[in-house]
Amino acid sequence: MTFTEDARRAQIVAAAIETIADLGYANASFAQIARQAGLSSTGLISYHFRGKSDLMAQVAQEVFGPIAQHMAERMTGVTSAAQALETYIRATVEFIAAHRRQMKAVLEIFMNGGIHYERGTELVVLSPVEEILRGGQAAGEFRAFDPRVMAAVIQRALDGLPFLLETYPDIDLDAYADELATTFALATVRPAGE
Amino acid sequence: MTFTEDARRAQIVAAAIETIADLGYANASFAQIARQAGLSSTGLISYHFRGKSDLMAQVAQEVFGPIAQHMAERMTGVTSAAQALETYIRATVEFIAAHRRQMKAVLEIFMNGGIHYERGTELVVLSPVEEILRGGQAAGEFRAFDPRVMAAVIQRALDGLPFLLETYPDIDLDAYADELATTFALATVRPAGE
Amino acid sequence: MTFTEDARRAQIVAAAIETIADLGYANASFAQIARQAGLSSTGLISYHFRGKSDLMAQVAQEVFGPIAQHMAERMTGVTSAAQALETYIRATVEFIAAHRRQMKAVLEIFMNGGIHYERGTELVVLSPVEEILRGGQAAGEFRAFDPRVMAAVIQRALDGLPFLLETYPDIDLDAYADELATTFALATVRPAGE
Amino acid sequence: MTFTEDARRAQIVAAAIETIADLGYANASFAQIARQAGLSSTGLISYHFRGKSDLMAQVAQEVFGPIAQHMAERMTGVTSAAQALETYIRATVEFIAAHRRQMKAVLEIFMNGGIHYERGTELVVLSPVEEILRGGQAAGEFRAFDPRVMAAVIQRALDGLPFLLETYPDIDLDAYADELATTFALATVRPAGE
DNA sequence: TATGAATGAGCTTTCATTCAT
DNA sequence: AATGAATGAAAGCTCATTCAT
Repeated sequence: MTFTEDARRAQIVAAAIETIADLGYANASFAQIARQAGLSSTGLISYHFRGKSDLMAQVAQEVFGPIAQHMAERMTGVTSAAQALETYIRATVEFIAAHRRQMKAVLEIFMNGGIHYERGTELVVLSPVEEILRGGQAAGEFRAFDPRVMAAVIQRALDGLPFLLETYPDIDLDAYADELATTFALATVRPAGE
Repeated sequence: MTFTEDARRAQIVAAAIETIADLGYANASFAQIARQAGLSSTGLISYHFRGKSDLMAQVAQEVFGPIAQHMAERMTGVTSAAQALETYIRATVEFIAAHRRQMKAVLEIFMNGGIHYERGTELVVLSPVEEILRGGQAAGEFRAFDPRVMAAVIQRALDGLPFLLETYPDIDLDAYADELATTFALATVRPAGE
Repeated sequence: MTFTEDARRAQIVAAAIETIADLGYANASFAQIARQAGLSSTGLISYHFRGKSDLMAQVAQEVFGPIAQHMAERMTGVTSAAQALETYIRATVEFIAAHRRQMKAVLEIFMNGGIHYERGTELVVLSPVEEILRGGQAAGEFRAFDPRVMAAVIQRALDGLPFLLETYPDIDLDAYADELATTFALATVRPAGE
Repeated sequence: MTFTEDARRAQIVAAAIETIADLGYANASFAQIARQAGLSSTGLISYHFRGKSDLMAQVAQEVFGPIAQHMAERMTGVTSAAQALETYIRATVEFIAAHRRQMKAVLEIFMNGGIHYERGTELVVLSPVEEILRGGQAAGEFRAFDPRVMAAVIQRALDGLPFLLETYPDIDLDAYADELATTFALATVRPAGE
């Protein structure tokens, strides 16, 4: 039956997230994850996942599914590139705020190379931020800058939030979103008289 | 004589940097480092360093010494906060460009908590970027923003360069520095009529 | 099922006893114990025991359980302190005779500090011999002597048997028990006219 | 020159004694001994001694020379076996009291098999206590007992003193010697009417 | 589907010893 | 006579993975 199996897999993925968020990727051994999940054997993890990096990939998917849906919802109806950028920033901050542990876990995984792409699998994904930026430049909304560089800066600013939250757990997240929105609006907008 | 020992230590530190840059912190075991250095035994590393985190601390020092000197030289003579920020950005990019592997290694170490501060040693260092930003606000050069947030954004943009270089090794680094300088000038400057 | 595990644990404990008895505590590494037990890996020992001192504690328990039961049985029904002392001596010799290797192993462990008591666990146990001696003095059966010193002498005489057996494996143990019983009867008894 | 060499050897032997007494035999590595002696290299120890068990043998000799001399002095002029036994006991306690650390070190070495007798070297030494006991029996002073067993009991009682001193450092050693002398006088003497 | 048991490679560290200088 | 450097083996322990049941 695939129902029980799915439940088990979900349980293990959830336990992996908690374990990584608590102990860091380096200490998130199968033994620790099994303990967190209340499993009797680490063998069960190997049974349900092809290997450690498979499990880590599932953890990533578990987070990327909801984030994609959330972003899709929030991005509907935006009309300008500037609005798109601001919405993207605010929506991302919202999501991170609501899913601190998941985000931290995923970032730990990526930072440590916990996901090994098999040959041929490595899709070159164009960053959505980069797309927005290119669109805004094409439409004349944004000034001339290297969209890849600007996208990297913006994305890293967003990805840094989980770490900032760890150091300062009481950050005012609305204010944080405001700061970022303002900062990158100023940095991207085309000056009036050009 | 301490000459041979210093040479060995330097050789091991260099091998550690190469190994971490190549394989990541998680896979940089003494065995891998010894192989990289052409040593016959991991025992030799333990012989020259008090332990793994001692070695990692030496790696960090190896990088932080030169970087501090480089920044100090480049920052002399700056007169305005705007100039200070631009200089800081350009000097950092320069240094990273000239020390790609060292920077990557050090970032790997820090990301993975590879350095354990002894009790009492943990100074709360105010980011130099944050200091520049506060100074610029006090002087009326910069607009009102949260200097901690802005500093985090700028620092992360700079720290991201080694990873960007891994993905795109042929980035035009002068252009990259220009982009960052312009971006954060626009983001921080106080609008004319305010 | 815990049956197989118990069997393995028992097997490892038995192998540890043999190894310690053969090679001494210092040379009783996990590798040697695994070899003695015919195990493929030292990891199996770590799998079944929390650590080396846990294994050693299990070895001690393996011996102290039976010895306590044996002594309890043999000591029932004694009426005088003199009889208690004699019975204690004879029963101890009997037990050591029947469990030479176990006793040697346990003594090796204790001599080498192979058991680390956790905090708070360290009960100060009054030697049973000392209790008998104090009782005999209180009852007027025994002469005046320092019961702690006398207890130490008697206990060491008994503890020395495993080592004596190693040098002279063919000792007549009944005669040995007789000698000790007589010796310490003479040494403790209150002279008639006092 | 053999003078400097002897001085070095003596210095190392002394450091070994201190180290073993402080840390126990198991932790008395060449590194620790070199540190204690203020030597720059463990190689110096290997240079002056054939190996670890050679060093340990020298440590034993360092103690056994003085003890033999001390015993010889104190045993001169004894006329009866009873007096000899008492003198032996008192003299041994005296020596141990005056050389606690040396005695502890030597006992640690023996307990841990730190001395490996080379083939053919293993002299079967008749215990001096056993000799006294046999003499006393032949002279009709002592009752009938197994002299080997009694000798072992007496010797172990004496050898136990360093350990007792560790547990109770403030033992009254004169009283201790009195207790032992009395105990073994009572245990060995031939009853009047036999 | 799940379990408990087992495997063998890997980890960092310490050790006694050797050797060129 | 002494030094500092190096060696390779061994230590206890954890790891992801496999497998019979």
